[in-house]
Amino acid sequence: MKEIEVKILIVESATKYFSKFGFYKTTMDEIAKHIHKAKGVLYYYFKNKEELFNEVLKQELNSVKAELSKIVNSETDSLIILKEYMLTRLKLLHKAVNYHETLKADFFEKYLFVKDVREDFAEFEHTQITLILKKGKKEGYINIKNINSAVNVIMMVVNGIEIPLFLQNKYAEYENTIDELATMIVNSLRTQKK
Amino acid sequence: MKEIEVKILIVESATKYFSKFGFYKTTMDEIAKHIHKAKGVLYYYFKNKEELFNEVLKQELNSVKAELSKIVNSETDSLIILKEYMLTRLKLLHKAVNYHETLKADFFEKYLFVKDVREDFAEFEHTQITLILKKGKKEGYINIKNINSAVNVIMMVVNGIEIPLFLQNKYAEYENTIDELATMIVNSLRTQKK
DNA sequence: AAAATGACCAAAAAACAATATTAGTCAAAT
DNA sequence: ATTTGACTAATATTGTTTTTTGGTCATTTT
Repeated sequence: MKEIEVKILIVESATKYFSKFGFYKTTMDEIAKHIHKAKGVLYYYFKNKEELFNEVLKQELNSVKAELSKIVNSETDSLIILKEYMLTRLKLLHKAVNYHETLKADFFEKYLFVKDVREDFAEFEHTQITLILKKGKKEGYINIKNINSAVNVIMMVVNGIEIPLFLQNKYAEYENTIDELATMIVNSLRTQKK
Repeated sequence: MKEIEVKILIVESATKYFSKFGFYKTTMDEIAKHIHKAKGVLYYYFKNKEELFNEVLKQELNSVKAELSKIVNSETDSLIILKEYMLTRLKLLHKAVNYHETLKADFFEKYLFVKDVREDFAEFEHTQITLILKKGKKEGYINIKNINSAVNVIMMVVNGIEIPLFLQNKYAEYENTIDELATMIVNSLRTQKK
């Protein structure tokens, strides 16, 4: 059995348990047992439990990033891309249960160790949304003075509603409203002259 | 000493302690001691601690309502009113510390008893924002098909950012972005034709 | 050498018991 | 009609013991 394969098995097992029970109710022992290994081997591949969780989280967010990148780089006009981006973002993050747990980091200090992965994701999104708006401006679909302000507003709004949506399970209830929100944001950026 | 006065004193004292220490870390005894009364008298005027807190909360929100009503009924065009409404709402609620505590009701079941007061406030806001948009539509400043959808979006957004803003103390950090958010929402409703 | 083990330890969590606070009651006093 | 304060039951806190679990490491296996 080659090293790389075991590492993958560990992350798979960890993903399974962290997704189901969360960080604190998952034990290193059960992650190891599930792949018929001794607990010690986890520490051969990962420094500690927190680092293993971060790896799981990173992979979860990487697949979200990949999907979002596809949208950003698609050949459509920017306003459609922006709307698609916002809706897909929320749809994908809705299913990213380990990401949900990291939202608690804003309340409880015991989750501080996910800071880096979260910041990385926020930075990624800032870049992507900036790209969309810049392209839209260049192509004439979007008419705004300050792109960065608009990006900040969009990020504040989509981040702001995450807690009600994901931690309070109001995603289904809000689904229609989210669509309308996306439409409104897009309309506010749209070039006015006909 | 007349009944009504003592009741007022109780609420004043309760406001002081609830605002400073929150619901659970305030004791009925200290509320009573502060006005040199026996604890029992609180139960002559209020059924229990929860009802007393709800009274404090109600008064806090009543003064917010009063300010917001002034804005809604002012003689300006509706888009300016809407922006003013959103900004003032957040500014006033930022200072409403007992309201902040009720936001925890979405996370912790032990706060369920504030449900009625919160729902009442939400209903009030729904009515007010509807009024603003209807007036704007009538006067021609606003051009939207479905007023109710727009109201829902606005409420979702302003409610959604409450937790980051008030419980995570990011009000100062977000202040500018909030202003830009209000501008964007207003712009998305503005009648397009010149 | 690289990978894996499992006994081991310290620290954290859970369980339990003992103690202290506090919400709420009520008969009596004002 | 209002207020008191002793009382109680329930809840919270504190201290103690037991169990669980994250992490280490000398040893073994591949």
